[in-house]
Amino acid sequence: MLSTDGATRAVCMQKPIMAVTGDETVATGDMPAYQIRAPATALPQGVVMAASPGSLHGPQQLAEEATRKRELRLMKNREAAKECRRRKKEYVKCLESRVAILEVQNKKLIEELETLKDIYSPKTD
DNA sequence: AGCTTGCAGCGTCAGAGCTT
DNA sequence: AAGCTCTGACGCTGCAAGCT
Repeated sequence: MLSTDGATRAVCMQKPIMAVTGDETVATGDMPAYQIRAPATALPQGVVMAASPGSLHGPQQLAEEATRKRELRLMKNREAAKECRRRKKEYVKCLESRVAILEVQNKKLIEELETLKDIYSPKTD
């Protein structure tokens, strides 16, 4: 008899999706299924925190500060995009293997149905 | 060899949603 | 409200395969 294969229970990060932010865990209903927020990442190496606003003086420093902020944002976004793509690939792989498993299961069920039909259908001779 | 096409990966921007 | 994170969309680049 067919049993529910353990592997078919594998889900690709389906709901409830939990977003982990720092040490808190929050339910998020409308997040893409593959998205599990990682804990806040440390600053990439080589990134120096900007000076506090109080230490800024002329327009030169303000411009430098703006540039620094932009570069930091771009760098963080670059990393975030990489991580996002990695997760998405993982999610798609997971879905693909689930499809493969379900196709096999479906085929077995169809075969079983045919067998049962043969057994229980009234004979006409 | 040179050209074309399809694919994968990357960086950036914009916008939505979440956090502080 | 401001700042942050995540992700879809877009354009660019490099590579491999197929074609002429």
